[in-house]
This record gives sequence, structure tokens and C-alpha cells, in this order.
Amino acid sequence: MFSKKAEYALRATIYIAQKSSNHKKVGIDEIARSIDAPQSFTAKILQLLTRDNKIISSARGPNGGFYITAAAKKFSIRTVLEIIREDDVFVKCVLGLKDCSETQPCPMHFQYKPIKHQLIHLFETKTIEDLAEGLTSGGAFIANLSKINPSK
Amino acid sequence: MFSKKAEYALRATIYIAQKSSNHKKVGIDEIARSIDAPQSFTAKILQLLTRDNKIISSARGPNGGFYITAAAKKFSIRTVLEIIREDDVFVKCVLGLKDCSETQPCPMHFQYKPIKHQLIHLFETKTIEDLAEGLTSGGAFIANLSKINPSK
DNA sequence: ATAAATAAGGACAAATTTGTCCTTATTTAT
DNA sequence: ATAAATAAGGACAAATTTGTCCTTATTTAT
Repeated sequence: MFSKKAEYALRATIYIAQKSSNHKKVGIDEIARSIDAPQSFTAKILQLLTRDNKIISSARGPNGGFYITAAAKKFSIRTVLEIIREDDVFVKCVLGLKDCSETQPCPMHFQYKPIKHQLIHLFETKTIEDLAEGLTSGGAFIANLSKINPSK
Repeated sequence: MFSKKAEYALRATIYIAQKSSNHKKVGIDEIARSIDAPQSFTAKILQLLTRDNKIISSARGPNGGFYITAAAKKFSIRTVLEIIREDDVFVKCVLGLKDCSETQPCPMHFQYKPIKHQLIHLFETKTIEDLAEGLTSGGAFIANLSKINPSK
């Protein structure tokens, strides 16, 4: 469904949203380890999200790291995906046809349509905050625990 | 959602199902042109599907080409995708977590679940025949008509 | 002022996907 | 038997994705 870039971006964003505050930042080392993603690659991806401090904010130097403001937590997951240009799923035809449309539908068009709409709805409705909360309160996990703690 | 390989595979399969019969085969040239896909690459992909004549059948020599038997038309779209190893969507966690499960859910797990199930249901239920019929009877298209006939 | 800690970012490399081109094998028509 | 038409398949190349490593810029603590 999503590329590695998108998977890491979402996991990192959710992790930062849950672990950081204006006072407490998280470093790239901790982030990458916690979400089980390659460090430098994750850093690269976060650069896209910190551009203009739109989604993620960052600070260099000692006690620096990544964090996310309360306002930024209101962004939808789709917005995060759009920023890293991974929003194909919400736009493209399942069969990859450029000309597929309501009047010129591909053979899957009308059957896939409701599913696509649900996908769009889910990703547009859910905010970063929503998912971070699921992480805090519910039983949701963000990493591959078995890798962090092999006993699980 | 799907790779180019998968998109071409599905389009080619549906096209062959609609245009061929045991007596009438379609050549790779016509197939690639009709579904707007690179010829040699499409040929490579079809090799995967003709292996053991499981999904698509082929015949070399003059009047040769690709065709599909009535029996093979009963295969589901998911089966086609499985053969070319593009069935990630039906299996993987949205966030790409190996350990994501009912008891250890990622933050999207329960919300994404019904959508995933619908995806699985759609692709397991729909057969090659179903989609080829949509092409014949309904108003469904399989190519980018604008490329074939720029007036549209 | 200086050293240490951190993200930013450039250059590169490995892996994978996407694509092309050529030769070989097979089949048919003459 | 031979030529022509076709898919099969190998070798390679281009493009893209995924990843690493090193240097630079910035900030903080001392």
C-alpha cells in the first residue's frame, strides 16, 4: 500500500506526537530505534516534514530534537502523506489508467469506488493527534516490539 | 496502490480475457498497444502468468498469441496478483509493522481493518471473467483512449 | 570563547523496479 | 524443407527507491 518512506514517515510522526512536547524533544536516534527504521533515512524523511516547520518542528544543538506543536497535531494523516508525495492511493485509478473516470470507467471503477472513498475518509478524518492518543491510551503499538525486546 | 507490474498484469489479463478465445489469440503487440503499456515489459509479465499455463495460455508461431481458457477465467483477481507477488496489500499492516496484530495493534489497525477486509473481499470475489464482462457489456474501458485516439 | 550535541544537507551507493534489445525456440503456411 | 511469424528468455540499462556516510550549521552548557 505505502512505500517505506511513507511507512517511516507515519510511524515517526506518530511517535514524535506521542513522546514530545514543547519542552521535551526526541532525538533522531531514539525515534529511529523506537519505530524500527534506518536512522539516516528517517532523518531525511523528517527533513521533508520539518520544512517550514509545517508538520514537525525541530531544534539543533544540545537538548535539541524533534517535536510537534499542538496546532500541528491537528493535521490529517492525508496531509502528512501529501507532503511527502505519497497520496497516489487517494487519487489514482486502481488499474493505473489516466483516463479512468465516472464516464469512462475501468472495469474495477464502480466496485472500487466505495472502498477508495472510505480510504480517503479515514485518512482525511484521522489526525496525527488521534493516532498518537491511540498509542497512549489504547493498546496500540508503533514499533516491532520483538526487535526491541526479543522476549516478546 | 499497485506497482506498474501489477497494473499492466491486470490490464493485460482483462484484455486477453475479453478479446481472445481458443480460436482467436491476441499478440503481444496488440495487447501492449491496447492497454497502453511497454511491449517488452508486458511480455515479461505475461511470462509469469503463462508459467504452467495457469492463468494465461500462449502459443508460438504464426497465428499464435495469448489466450485464456474458460476455466482460467474463473480465477480471482487476487490469484492473479498473488502469482506476480503483488498481494502485499491484502496481508501487510498499513504502517508496515511486522508485529502488528489484533492483540498488538498499530494505531491504525482497527480503523483500517474493515477497509482491508473489503479490499480482500472485492479482489477475492471478482474473477477475471467478471471484469472482462464489464468491459464487454458495461461502459468500462481498459486503456487510455486519449492516447489511442487523441480526439477523445 | 570553546567544546559538545544535535539537526541539515550533500554526495554517494546499493537494491529494486521498470524498461529495452537481441537471440533462441517453436509453430505454421507454402 | 524453408521462410515467416510469433512467444520465451537472457543480458543489460535506466530510473527510482532505499539506504549510508560525511561535513556543515546551529545551539547550548561550561
